[in-house]
Amino acid sequence: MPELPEVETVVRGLRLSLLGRAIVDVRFGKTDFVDNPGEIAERLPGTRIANVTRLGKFICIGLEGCAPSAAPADHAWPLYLIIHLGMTGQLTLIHSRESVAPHTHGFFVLDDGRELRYTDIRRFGRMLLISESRLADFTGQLGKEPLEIRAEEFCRYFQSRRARVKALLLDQRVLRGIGNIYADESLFRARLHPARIAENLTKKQLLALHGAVQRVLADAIRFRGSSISDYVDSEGNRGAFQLRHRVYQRDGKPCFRCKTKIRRVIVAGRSSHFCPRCQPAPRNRSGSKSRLKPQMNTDKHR
DNA sequence: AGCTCTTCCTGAAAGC
DNA sequence: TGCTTTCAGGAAGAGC
Repeated sequence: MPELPEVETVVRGLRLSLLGRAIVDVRFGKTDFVDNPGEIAERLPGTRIANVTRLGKFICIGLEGCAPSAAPADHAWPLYLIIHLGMTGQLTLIHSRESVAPHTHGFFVLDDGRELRYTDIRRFGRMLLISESRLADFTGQLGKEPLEIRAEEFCRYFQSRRARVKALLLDQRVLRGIGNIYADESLFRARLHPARIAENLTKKQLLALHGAVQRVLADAIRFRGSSISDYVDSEGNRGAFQLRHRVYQRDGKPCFRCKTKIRRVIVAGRSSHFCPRCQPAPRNRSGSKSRLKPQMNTDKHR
């Protein structure tokens, strides 16, 4: 599932080959994942791709009008095509003559014989076109970039929240771009149990978490992301970071650090993988281990 | 404020 | 073997 490192890899690939290209046609299959398909199909042909950036897990394609003479100063350029890959979304750049993969629902035909195709088996993704004036609003809904937030601010915020640390890491209004894989991998590296309450963590632990988040994300970008199900980059290549996961989907396997079996429990409604020894469970006020729903999936059974 | 449950969707894998 | 059920998960919304 595409999280920050996967989206960053896709964005870098698109930036290399998409800048300056003009869009000549747009076609859609199913559109239930698109906010404004009519507007997109109408306004994109004749625009040029000016930039490709990432906002958390969103891909942001900046578009400008092509016509050099017609410069209506008051008009709404640039426009931004915003794309979220959801669980199974893929954005690939391919020649128009290539066969169409199943579940491909968006076609952006370019002026060089290629097209940008959006494929999404489960259609949990999202696509929308917004104007320059609404971009700040859109960005404002999102939290800080995890790779940019300073340790001080990170600690200050987490110390003010009573939620479980895993829930906060996943909350896109807090930090934008972290998903289940990198939340679990960061918590393992910081040696923190996912159900710990943020405000109960020490400064030292929060600093460790901040560092772990940034290291894990940077490493994952270096390895071009994790391909655990459908993720591929803009050229259709898989990432390699899944080979370096320490806990994610390793339940029942030995911890790399202490050999204890990795466990999986539900925290914040998400399956959470951790080492019970390296990441000790929080205790509630009666002193007993807080109970977390065990997930049946460990070992061989189910 | 923060938690859980539900919804969206499909394919893989478990279960019978 | 083959059909049916369950499950995964990002995000949003409901309800507690």
